[in-house]
Amino acid sequence: MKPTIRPVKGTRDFYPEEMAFRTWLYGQMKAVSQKFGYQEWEAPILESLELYAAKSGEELVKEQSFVFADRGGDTIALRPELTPSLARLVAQKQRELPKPIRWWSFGPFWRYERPQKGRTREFFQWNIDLIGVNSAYADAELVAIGAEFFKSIGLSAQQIVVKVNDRKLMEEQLAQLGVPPDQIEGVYRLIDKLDKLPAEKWRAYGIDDIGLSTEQIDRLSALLTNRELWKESADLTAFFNAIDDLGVSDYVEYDPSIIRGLAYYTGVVFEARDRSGEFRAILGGGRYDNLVGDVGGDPLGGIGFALGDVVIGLVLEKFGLKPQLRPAPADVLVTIFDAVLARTSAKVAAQLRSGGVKTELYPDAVKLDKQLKYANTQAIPIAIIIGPDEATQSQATVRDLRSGQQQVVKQAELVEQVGNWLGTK
RNA sequence: GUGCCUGUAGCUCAAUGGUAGAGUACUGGACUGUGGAUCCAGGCGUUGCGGGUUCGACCCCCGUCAGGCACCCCA
Repeated sequence: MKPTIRPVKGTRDFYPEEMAFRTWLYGQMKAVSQKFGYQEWEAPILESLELYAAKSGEELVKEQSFVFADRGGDTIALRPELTPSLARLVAQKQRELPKPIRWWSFGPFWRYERPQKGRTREFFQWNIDLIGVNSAYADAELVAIGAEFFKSIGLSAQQIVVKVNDRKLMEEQLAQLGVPPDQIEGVYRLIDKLDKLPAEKWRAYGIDDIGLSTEQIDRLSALLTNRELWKESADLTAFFNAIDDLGVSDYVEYDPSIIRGLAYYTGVVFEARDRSGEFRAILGGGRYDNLVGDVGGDPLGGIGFALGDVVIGLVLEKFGLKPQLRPAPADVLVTIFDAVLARTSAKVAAQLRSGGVKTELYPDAVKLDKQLKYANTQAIPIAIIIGPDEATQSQATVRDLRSGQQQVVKQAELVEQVGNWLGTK
């Protein structure tokens, strides 16, 4: 093995093929965001560590952030998530921003942890948020956007499900079980582990580590399998009606075991998974009603979710839905027959570009079969050949590499002819 | 931070302790004005690195580095 410098642990190199997928993903996210009227925005990748100290989970800040001191001695973090930045931007212009605020963003994030399947240290995330409104339609809209996104990239409701719960409902239910407020966070952790631990271990964890009584854990256990629990919540009832109205109810289910890890969620929480449960959560989100206030603004609530590029890539691959993308943007390769005719080919290439055709000029007068082979590996659909026969009559051979058909046309008509070939296939 | 697994050709992987191979990719040719298919030819390795055991190590042992997976945690 050559002594090459390795990429930083947990990062990925985006060769043109991978970059084409990322760009495609971005395009799908943009399309769905705009369909719902959301505006694109972006925050700095560097933020003060204290921005996260306010509200994100303890572990996230202390153990999982890339943190460094800049040359002036300030403590800077590579952003591990976007929502605190969002709260900061909103708080800064809170009075002048027209409500409701509908914003979306796509960019890189970093977490310092051990990479494994579906998890890297650098990842890209779509964030989309609706701020300034607390209503069933606001909550349902975000879930609907997620569902519309899945639909748009070919993932059906048989393959993907968005599971929804409400922390307010859970708080009430836990209070009825006699769980004191300071124990709720621990019980949330316990709930989060429900499908990760075997039943016996889960019980033991709840009793020994969280401090529940056997009666409490039995009742909690019953609670977490009660798929009708949402009917006891007026908010969730209105939410599911709104989901119905928005036409995405086939993607959405109630699940009392959905809690999500972040400390700042205050109401509806949701996550999307593949129905077989093979992968980690594809997206996760919820309502946060205190966040803007926590960074110094007036209390203003919002709801949003984040969807990363890694897991969705794995899911699309599994279902055979990852698009076959062509990294080469050119539609035409102009070959060079020999050194003498190189100038003719170069002029033809320039002419095609003036006509708006994405054109590559082969940069060397090598054997024709090599040039065509190159076009083939790049999946460039059309090759143009100008040999002595064509040149003497100001003509060019247009070869369609998809069908193998070819035709001799006048050079002056190339733009039009190529347009026809591209359009009819 | 904890545990398990894996490091062999550019890539994917073989090789009862007896001098290291295949597919694919690449290059050239069959086909000197035409790609994909087929056939032929060609090069390739300090077996991650360092020690040890052995007459002999890709193989066994120790260390080390790297990667993967799971736990932890999850935006």
